[in-house]
Amino acid sequence: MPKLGMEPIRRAALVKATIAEIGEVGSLDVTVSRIARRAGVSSALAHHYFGAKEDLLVAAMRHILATYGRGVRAALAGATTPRARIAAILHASFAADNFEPAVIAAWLNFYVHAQGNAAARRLLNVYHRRLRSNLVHALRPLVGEAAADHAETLAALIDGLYIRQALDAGPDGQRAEARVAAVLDRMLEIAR
Amino acid sequence: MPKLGMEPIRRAALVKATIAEIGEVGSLDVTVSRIARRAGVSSALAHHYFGAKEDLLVAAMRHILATYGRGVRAALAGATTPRARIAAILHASFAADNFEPAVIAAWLNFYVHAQGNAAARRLLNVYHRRLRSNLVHALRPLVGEAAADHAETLAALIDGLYIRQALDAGPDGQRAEARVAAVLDRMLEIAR
DNA sequence: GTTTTTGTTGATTGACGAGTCAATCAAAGT
DNA sequence: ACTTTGATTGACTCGTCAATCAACAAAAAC
Repeated sequence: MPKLGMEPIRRAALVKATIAEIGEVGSLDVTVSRIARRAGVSSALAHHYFGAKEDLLVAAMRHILATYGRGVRAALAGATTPRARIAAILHASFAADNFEPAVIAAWLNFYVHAQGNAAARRLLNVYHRRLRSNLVHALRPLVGEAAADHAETLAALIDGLYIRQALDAGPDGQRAEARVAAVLDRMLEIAR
Repeated sequence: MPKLGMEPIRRAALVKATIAEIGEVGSLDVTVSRIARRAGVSSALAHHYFGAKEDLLVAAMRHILATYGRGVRAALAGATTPRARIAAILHASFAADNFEPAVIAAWLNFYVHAQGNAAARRLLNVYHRRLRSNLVHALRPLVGEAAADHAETLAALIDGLYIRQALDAGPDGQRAEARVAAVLDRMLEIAR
């Protein structure tokens, strides 16, 4: 039965199962066995491909980050004005992909996990830096010096809205997006 | 050796040790044994007073929430104008007490924990509702209808700044407070 | 046709941790 | 004196789970 070239398929399935499992359990206290079962393989195979459980967790995080990064890049590609660039970042941040309950749960847990895990922290730092850099870049032509400051505020607001969505009632990307946009508009009105 | 009336002392010590331990480990994957050792007692005693580990965790969360609530109430007591009320809430939210690394870590972890635990979720809901209610109440005379909307934005911003502090460089309450105040000022300028 | 490589698992190990229990010690009550 | 009650623990049970291993199946390579 064993066809060749299973590795990428299994890896993808395991990563996907990991995210789903984290979403269901609501924490990183998730067993390799259950992840493997969900992916339709034995727990031994998960270890075969990923080594330690930690590596599987990091791979899942990397996958989520990569998906988000792709989304941002894609949205940014079609934006010409600075204002549109910011809107694109917001839109990508609250896009359906990153907004599925399981993905939100995974994000949230990785945030926490990054506190005690070097690899996770590095990954998250990359995301943080990139988000800030993108925001600063788009804000500079609009508000000059204040760009760095405003960027940090917007980034915090994005994160905060994310978390509230994870806890309170069902996720609502549009509303979160609109909320950040409203704050942004006020920033720009003042700077004008 | 056994004096009477140890219960409240032990409970307090265990709760304190729990928070410290969570802060050190960076997650809720903390053993009862280590908490107990830190509090200078045996793990059996921790179980004797709190039953399950979960109850100990919830007690720690309740303690943090209560401390925060006291801070808000105290700050609110000396505020006369609506604007001062909001400032008081912000000041309490980013006060030194709630801003110690271990406490931040605990907050963060409880946020996640609330996803899968009913008791934790209830506690967090109380905090959320109270924060929102306080903000709405203070905002109403300033912005009328828009109070609910602005309150949610501010609440999210507070949470977001909190998290960033937990991950990025050392906590800086003043700066976080100023950042929210800046957004608030813009809200009020528009409404005026 | 044999060897190597890749895919896969059941069974097992070893560690660790939550929760229980029986027992001990000392103070307070009678 | 003696009995109840609160404080406290070491030792033990029981379950869980990550990680390993030996083994097998099938395709590819030689």
